[in-house]
Amino acid sequence: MIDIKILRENPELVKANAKRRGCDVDIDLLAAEDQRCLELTREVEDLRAERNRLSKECKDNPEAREAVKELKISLGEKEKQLAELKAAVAAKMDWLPNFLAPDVPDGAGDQDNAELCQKGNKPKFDFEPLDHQALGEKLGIIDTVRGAKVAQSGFYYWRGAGAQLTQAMFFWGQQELIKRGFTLFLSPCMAKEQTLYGTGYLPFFADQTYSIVNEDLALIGTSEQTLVGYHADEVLEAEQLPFCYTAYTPCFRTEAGSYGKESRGIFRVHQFHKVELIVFCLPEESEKYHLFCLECEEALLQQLGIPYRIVNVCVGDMGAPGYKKYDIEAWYPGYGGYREVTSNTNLTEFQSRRLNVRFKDKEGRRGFVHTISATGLTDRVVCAIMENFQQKDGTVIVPEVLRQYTGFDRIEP
RNA sequence: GGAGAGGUGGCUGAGUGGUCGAAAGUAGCGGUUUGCUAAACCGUCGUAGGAGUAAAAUCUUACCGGGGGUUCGAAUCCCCCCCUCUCCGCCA
Repeated sequence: MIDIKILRENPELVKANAKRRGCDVDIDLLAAEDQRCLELTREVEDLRAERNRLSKECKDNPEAREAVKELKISLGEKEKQLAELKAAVAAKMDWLPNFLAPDVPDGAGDQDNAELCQKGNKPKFDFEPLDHQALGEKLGIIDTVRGAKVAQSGFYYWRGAGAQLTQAMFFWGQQELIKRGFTLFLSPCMAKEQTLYGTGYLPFFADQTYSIVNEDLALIGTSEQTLVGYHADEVLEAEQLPFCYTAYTPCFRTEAGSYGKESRGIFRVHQFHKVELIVFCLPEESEKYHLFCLECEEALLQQLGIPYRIVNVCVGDMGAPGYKKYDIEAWYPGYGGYREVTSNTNLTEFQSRRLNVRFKDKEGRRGFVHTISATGLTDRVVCAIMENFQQKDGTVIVPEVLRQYTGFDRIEP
């Protein structure tokens, strides 16, 4: 949610931003409706003031009672008009995208993201490397067939050493993040509509959400939803910020309309697992902590020994709530290219406005905090480990840092 | 799942139709006193929107879990929902 005052003071700015981000809300109409809303509000409040004044006379002036009764008729009408208009304005405001950082590239999709750097050494093979799906089947550690049998296509099992490796990675990752100052959470894996709305997943990604029948609950698409929602309707002490949170949860996504050639293996699935990074901070510090999250993401991949590149995500590939986003794409030798493993978004005050997460300091300064949401690790990283550390004999070497948690250094068929 | 109790300002807690945006206490803030700390005393102390101002002052609306209703007038009465607590049952 953007500040409606910006719309009042600088509608051209809002209009240009909406246009660039492909938002089709009629900004001129919205601005006009908002103005009318303000006028009506004044009228309604004047009538209420009059009503309140007359009501106080009623005790010893019976005539006032009749006057108020009449007044209430026109008040009721105006209140109804106002409520309708307010709803119309709010519905449009809900769809307005966040503003963009000055250096967000133009572009329509991920092909237009700007590569910032490549890091790590891509492995050289004297054989044809397999992709994670083929490896997973050969090693018996990924089972998509039974995932489909038991649940549906798009679900899968990690099995045996694969499950051990995955759990080891997630546990190790959480330890690393705790070391860097993050507070670990185990969070609900369902959230109510207001929480999804507040984090910007509704209305923008409504078709990605699994809802529970007859309940105001949906399976979370990410623990971002529950971690950011954690502080809804709170005023945080500025001196205590930033709050750096991490959680490890399953993530559920319908992935409606995304079946296709990129869906081989377990890259795009209905349930995956993720260690998430969330930061609540002062507005002037969100740029700094956005980069801090990027460093954390990089540190994890570097320690695992996975080659990657960082891209500055373009307008067309960034969700409406985002102000600026860095994606990290890991190198997948079996796939033969870079693929997204993490994304790191500065949401500025888009979420905190919707969720009403504010700060105040000792001097009495108040405002909405900024939030940053970044991926620590997901199952996709395990896939990257498999593809990068596969050997000619079909085994997969376990990254050094994980061995204390797996208890083995190699996965064999 | 069954029965009961309750949701009021940062916290505790009064308030059952107008004088209540809300007593009192406590925490917080400012000050006086005081070897220091503490205590005592005085003052101050909600949020959001709108009008107004150079900025204030000031005026006004809304808010006592959420929504609706009754009434000239609702924290207070009625209805629905949510949440919390206690007891019983069941249970990873």
